[in-house]
Amino acid sequence: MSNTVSQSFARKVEREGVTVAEWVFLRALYDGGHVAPSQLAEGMAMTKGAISKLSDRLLEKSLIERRDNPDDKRAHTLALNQKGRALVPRLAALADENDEEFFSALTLDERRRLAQILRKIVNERELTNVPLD
Amino acid sequence: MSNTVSQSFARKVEREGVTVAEWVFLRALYDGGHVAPSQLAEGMAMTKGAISKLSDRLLEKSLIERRDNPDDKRAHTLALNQKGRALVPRLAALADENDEEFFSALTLDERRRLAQILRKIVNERELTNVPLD
DNA sequence: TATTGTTATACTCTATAACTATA
DNA sequence: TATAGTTATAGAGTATAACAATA
Repeated sequence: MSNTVSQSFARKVEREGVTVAEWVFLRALYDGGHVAPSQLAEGMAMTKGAISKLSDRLLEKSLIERRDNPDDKRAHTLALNQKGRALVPRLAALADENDEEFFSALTLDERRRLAQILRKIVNERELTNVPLD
Repeated sequence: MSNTVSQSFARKVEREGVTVAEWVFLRALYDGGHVAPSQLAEGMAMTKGAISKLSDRLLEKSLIERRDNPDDKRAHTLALNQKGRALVPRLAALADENDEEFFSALTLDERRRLAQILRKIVNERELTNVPLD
């Protein structure tokens, strides 16, 4: 089922010219302001190489901008540009629309219960899976 | 969350030398006996090309066998061989193990409720999404 | 030396479309 | 012509590992 939901979402964001992975990336920047690639890699649980490739594509699509770090010439930060900042809410709306498409079958009570159950699993995970650092 | 669950499963089946896509393929054959690639494509909602590539890999791994159709020289069927038939239950056990790892946080009642809620969404979908044929 | 990022390489997943052999 | 499968091509997603520049 989750595959169906996410494929449906993929088709929707594709119409806005981005992939799901790119959406996740943009979403992370929307919260973060100027963020170093290494931070993104950690936050998104991906390798530096993967982040590098993704950011290349988003730079090409003119959705993000990079800024050099004057204190450390190896480093730089990434942030949404105007176009990217404008896009994120549109993509978020598509996410809501997609959720609605599937979860509208449920009553409010069922939705609440579902969220509660899933949250319980996530919480349990966080306790069990002690970070490896 | 579903990504986490499925990545965890991916790591498990990888230890048995197969990918998740291959597991799905093998699972489909476990039910089906000798099946034509075109049937698999339809059943798994994939293109013929994708099925062809996957079956190539599974043939190389000696998990399935193909049999020519004497009545139609274009056609053939695919089936699990002995090794493949032996593997499927092991993979199914890994799937159970994986589920347990995540859903053991829930009480029996919560699991039942979760299943019920998800089933409701799926049922609704089946009504909404009339097949395109 | 250690760290930040990039690049090279590789593999899976999957699609589309052209193609071959047969029907 | 139509159908069953294969193959060619392509792009996303992601990893590992080697590398360059800088600290």
